[in-house]
Amino acid sequence: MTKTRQRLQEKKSKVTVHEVARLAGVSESTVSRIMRNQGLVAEATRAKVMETVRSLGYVPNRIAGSLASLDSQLVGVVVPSLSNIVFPEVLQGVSAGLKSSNYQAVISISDYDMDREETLVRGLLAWQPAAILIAGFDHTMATRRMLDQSGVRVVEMMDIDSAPIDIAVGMSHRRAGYAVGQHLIARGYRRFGYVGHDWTADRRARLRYDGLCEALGQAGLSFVAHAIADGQSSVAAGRKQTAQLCATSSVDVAVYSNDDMAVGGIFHCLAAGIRVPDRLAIFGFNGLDIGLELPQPLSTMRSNRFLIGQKAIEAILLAPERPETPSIIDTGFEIFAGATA
Amino acid sequence: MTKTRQRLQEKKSKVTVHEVARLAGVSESTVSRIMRNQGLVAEATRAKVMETVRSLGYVPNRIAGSLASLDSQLVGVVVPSLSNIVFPEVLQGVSAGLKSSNYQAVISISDYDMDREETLVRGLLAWQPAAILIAGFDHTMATRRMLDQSGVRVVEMMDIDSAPIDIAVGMSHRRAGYAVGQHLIARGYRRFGYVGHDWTADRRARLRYDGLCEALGQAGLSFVAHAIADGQSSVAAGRKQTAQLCATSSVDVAVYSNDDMAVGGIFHCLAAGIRVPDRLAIFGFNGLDIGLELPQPLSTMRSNRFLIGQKAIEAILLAPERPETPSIIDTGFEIFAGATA
DNA sequence: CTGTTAGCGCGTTCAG
DNA sequence: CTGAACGCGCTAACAG
Repeated sequence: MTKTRQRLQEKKSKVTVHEVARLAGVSESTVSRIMRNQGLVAEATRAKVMETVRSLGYVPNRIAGSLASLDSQLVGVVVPSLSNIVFPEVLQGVSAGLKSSNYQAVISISDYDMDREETLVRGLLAWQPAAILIAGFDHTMATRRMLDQSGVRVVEMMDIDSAPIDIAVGMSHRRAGYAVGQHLIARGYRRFGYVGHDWTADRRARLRYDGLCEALGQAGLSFVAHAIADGQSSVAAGRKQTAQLCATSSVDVAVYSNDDMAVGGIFHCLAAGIRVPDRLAIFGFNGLDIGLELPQPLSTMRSNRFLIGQKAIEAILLAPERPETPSIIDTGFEIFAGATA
Repeated sequence: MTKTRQRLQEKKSKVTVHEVARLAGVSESTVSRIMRNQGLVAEATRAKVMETVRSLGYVPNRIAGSLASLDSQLVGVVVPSLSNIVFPEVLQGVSAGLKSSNYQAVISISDYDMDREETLVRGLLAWQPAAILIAGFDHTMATRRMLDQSGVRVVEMMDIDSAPIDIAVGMSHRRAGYAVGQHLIARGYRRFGYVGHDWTADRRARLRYDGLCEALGQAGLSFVAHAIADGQSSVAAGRKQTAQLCATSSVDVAVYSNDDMAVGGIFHCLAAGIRVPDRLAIFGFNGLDIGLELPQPLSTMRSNRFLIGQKAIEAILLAPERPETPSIIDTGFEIFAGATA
């Protein structure tokens, strides 16, 4: 044994089954069985072994265990960002779903970069996870191929508007947009403005917009003004684009790409003394908690991100083997009338 | 080879070094060296091997690799929650710090439950991580012992007001509270109210309060009113407790346990027509982005959560071995005057 | 109920 | 520059 190995081994606790078995006077298999609560073991033996386990502070090495059992008990998760509260909520659902299992989540953030996502997925698959949970359907060809060929369960989350590799869990953003359009038309609005952000990284915002346009089109209407921010959505961008919209056109309702943007719109109106919804109605998307606590509750479309994460985990725990045909789990949405539209 | 093994192996891609080596007509060692860009390999050999790697879609099994090299390239992270944007921000910093390395983050959420945290830490240590990043100093004795004895690097994040096991990265919440107290006194406020949430799970809010009290005490002042919510902080709780505070007492400045609560306070004032800061000044803690976008920018104390996560990773990448003596990295804070106090 | 045997897939070493 | 041998720590299968 070389110097290097010795250093590595001294560093970590270095208590192995071998050591425990030796001190407890049993075989390694017996220790292993006890640690995994599997198979029959005499109570006396168990007690004796557990005592040495405790006294040594033995923690089984899951890396070795996973290799031997060909089962990593790992779930890989890839989300594009954590800066908006939406994905943390999904992760909370994932965490909740995993709570009663022995699985652990390896989480990676792609920063809305598909090439980075590809690297991350490759890195995750190297850990032989039981499943990969990934946001959306926009992946590089290579990513898609890796996921497909890996044979592990793949859950594409958030969106159910495309054909999944294995399972999709989420809601139809297109239908949600359409429903919101109908809702607003029914409430009598006719002059529609759209306040949005860059779609290139946010396909779902685009789908909602498409749905909106379809509903408007069916009523013989269309957006009379657009104000689109350059980068990602934010309260700041929403505020700024709303100012823009108000300065350049006259609409009676502004539909936002999401609640972050809509909250910015509300703030602009508050600061500029624009009465909502009389002078300008405001409608968001996503149902963030903060919308509820505004002076007037924000009108929005609510989805359940926590549920998406939770259902994703439930689905893969229920059926660890990938089935022949893909499936879709619709977590739904609902329109929250609120007071701003 | 038995049925069970066969099934398990069919499931995963099941391309191993062995297979690659056989098809490329080289030895396993050579494939291994090429995959790790380590050691000298003839360019022709490399090209030949890489081609079969690609055609087979070979992904090295990191579980086996980690076992063989006794180096998992994993970093365990434990945060109490993701429902407030604060911890996702820390995770973003962690993710950014990890970006250029080969390490991966295994993230667990304790739900502010120290027993659950203990379970999670045990589970993480089983993966022989290079380091554990954990929020705060409040752990069970068993957790503390495991972390200490594991020999891996341990970073306690957010807070630097206690003695760390290994490294602490964060800011002094006590000093921040003190600084805010002095700042507000200097601005002429004398009748102080405190709007907070349950401290049992949020030690740092408590530390800030203690610091505030110290500053007030030195000026011969003290809080004349408190409004404390039962559960975790939220915009809703802040709004409700502000209403409470206004109904039962007369203060000229309300200091909040954090920005979530303070935003709730602003919303209450907006809805109730209370002029800020003339009738009531409002001061938060944490410097959330949303505070900046309110009709009036929220006066608050800014900390840098992204930096905390990033510095934590930098520290452990810089020195993979735990040093003899603990150290502290202060990421600082600053008072943002804003317009609400 | 317990022990023995034989790997899991790869990295490391050392010989060539 | 390349290959063979060995072992990482554990689990699976089977024999007792």
